[in-house]
Amino acid sequence: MYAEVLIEYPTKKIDKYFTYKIPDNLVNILKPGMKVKVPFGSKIINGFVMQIKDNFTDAYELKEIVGVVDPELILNDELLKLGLYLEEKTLCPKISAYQTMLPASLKIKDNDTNYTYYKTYLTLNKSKEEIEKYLKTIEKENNQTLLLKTLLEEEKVLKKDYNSYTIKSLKEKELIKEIKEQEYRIQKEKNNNVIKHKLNEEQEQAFEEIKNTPSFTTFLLEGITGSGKTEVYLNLIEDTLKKGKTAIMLIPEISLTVALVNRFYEWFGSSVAIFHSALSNGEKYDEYLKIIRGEVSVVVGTRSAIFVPLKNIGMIIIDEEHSDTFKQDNMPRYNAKDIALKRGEYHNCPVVLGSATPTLEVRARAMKGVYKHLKLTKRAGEGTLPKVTIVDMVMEAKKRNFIFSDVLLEKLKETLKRKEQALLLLNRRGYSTIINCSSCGFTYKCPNCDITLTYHKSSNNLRCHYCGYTTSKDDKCPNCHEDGLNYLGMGTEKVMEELLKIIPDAKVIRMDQDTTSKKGAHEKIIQSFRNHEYDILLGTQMISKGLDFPNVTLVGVINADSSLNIPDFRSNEKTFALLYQASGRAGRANLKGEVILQTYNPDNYVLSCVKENNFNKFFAYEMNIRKILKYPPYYYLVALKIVSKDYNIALENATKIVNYLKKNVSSSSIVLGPSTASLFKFNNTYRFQIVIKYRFDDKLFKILKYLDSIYLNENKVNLEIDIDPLHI
DNA sequence: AGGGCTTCCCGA
DNA sequence: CGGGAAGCCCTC
Repeated sequence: MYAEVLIEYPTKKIDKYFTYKIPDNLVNILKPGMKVKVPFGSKIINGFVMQIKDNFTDAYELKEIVGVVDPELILNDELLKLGLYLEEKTLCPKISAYQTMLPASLKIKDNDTNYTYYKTYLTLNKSKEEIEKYLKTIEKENNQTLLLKTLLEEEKVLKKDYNSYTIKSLKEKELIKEIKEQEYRIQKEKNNNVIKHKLNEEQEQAFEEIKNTPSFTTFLLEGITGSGKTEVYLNLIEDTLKKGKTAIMLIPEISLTVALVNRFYEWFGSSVAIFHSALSNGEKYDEYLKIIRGEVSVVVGTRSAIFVPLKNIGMIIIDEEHSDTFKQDNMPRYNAKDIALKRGEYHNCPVVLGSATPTLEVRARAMKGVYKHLKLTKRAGEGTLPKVTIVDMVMEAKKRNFIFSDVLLEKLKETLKRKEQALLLLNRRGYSTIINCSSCGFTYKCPNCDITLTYHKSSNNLRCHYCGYTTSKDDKCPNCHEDGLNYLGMGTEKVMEELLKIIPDAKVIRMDQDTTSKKGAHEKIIQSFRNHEYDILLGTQMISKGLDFPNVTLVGVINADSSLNIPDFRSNEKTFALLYQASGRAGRANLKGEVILQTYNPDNYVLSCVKENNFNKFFAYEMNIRKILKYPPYYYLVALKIVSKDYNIALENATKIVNYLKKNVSSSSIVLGPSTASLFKFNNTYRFQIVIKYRFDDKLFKILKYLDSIYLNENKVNLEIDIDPLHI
């Protein structure tokens, strides 16, 4: 018997089947999808068995498979096929497709790290009668007799609860022995008294419609912030389990959604497995085993959880569908939404995309009837939508108000006086984003990238937010040695400092990448804010999504146009979603909410749509722009990045590729470029970009594959192809 | 990917 | 002619 094996080096160059002989002892064990160890060149390396066949005709001699890595870790038939779809769709090596399907911890490992977690128990080594007989011979009660008596009552006890000397002597007398049992690191119980809110009319309608759809159908569940989408999801999943099927729910970032995960545990207890980046390797391994062993029927997780090997899937839900975390920005550049649809089709089950601010692509398909459009237009419970005020910072700047407008400060003070809480959003971390010298014009820049360094006051250093370069700051200008350094461009640190100068008794907590790098820090900040240990939560966009604080009545956005000015076709959409979501944090319970948006573009259309809480209006406006400019959803996009350490080589190749594309793509497609990519110089490499816009082009993928194969063999220049990019 | 083999360039 | 770096090719 022979096996076709994919070698676990994620390179296109060796992304093909290698044939190995199956040794006799593995003939009955080996199955496609299994991870094996094989000799490859001079090394023993991991690989995936793709096919098994019983004859082999070529002349060369074959090596034998060494062994199976973990007989439980198997990619099933559906996933093996899905890998080929991923390859086709994203032009990635097959092996990287399969690698992403397994938890990150289980990739190439030379040492045989064993993630199985055991607990050691003590149990009797002799019959109860013999032990009782032995006990009678002992006159005085001691630790040893106590342990033996306990073991007569209970079958086993945890070793760590007992004194090691006691254990040792009992073991020497051969009265007890140790046994090891595998345990899961995460174990949660269902709460039988969980509060299940009664669905309102709209929620009920959406629930019924999806529930009664027995086949593959995609739904857009468009519900305003606070309309209770989660409640609908929980009910849908409960119903799916009742039908004897399983469910996957994807969420953007789990770190912010601890409350949500806890609700899943309350409803479904040990039937839930979770997946996200904050889990340890061991935890991921355990959660994966639970799924493979068929012990769980609900999986909640971030992007890669879309690949979990659940069988008999009856429901796939993607919450916050508009979030760009569902697309992976390195190889393989897949979008979990595409995979969800593919799996929905395979299992013939509903796929639900939920959002308050859906992407234009999804919204457009829903309006055309390709997806079924369900709407939740009312806040569940007592909450009402907040009042939004736009503040013109041009006018404020004349009053020397550069960070806080009079209105925002006034509202903040009022909120604190009423013993309520506020969120302040500023989409930039650090203290100052530009430092320049007023006497010579010098500006601190990253030596590896083409951006200015951000000053972090708490750690007193300068950092590049792209490549992580860190350096110390000088007291005087390093160029002219004058005392002229200016701190321009504010970040969260500076805003915090200024805020405390103006309202000294406010209790403010900051939440951004810098204050949340430690495990569990997110949760801690959120919990202490919820407990009202702080009045104001100041943070970057990580505070804008999903959080639900009943006592928050004011949301202030310090610089509402920061994301409008990014040169990307999706910047309006991003801005609308961010501001709309942030606004949605106010007034979620019975208290009335208010939102202040500070901007230098008070007449901007996007902002007025946010003010009116009018997604429809924004959608119509933005669709028109996309149509005129030939962007999605009217055209599909492909972005090619040409990357090299050498500026000229990058440019030459980019020009060559553009010429080739223009000659070969269909006449209805548009080739743009080469232009400098958004991060032109990053980590000392230069990046040019080519964009293809197309509607129908049956030749395009063949052309892309061809280019991809040519650039495999280039080592001075790299070609990265991103199909359906989120940003260009 | 990584190891081994070939090629090619420059100094003596 | 030799060494060393750079390029090329193979791995079942």
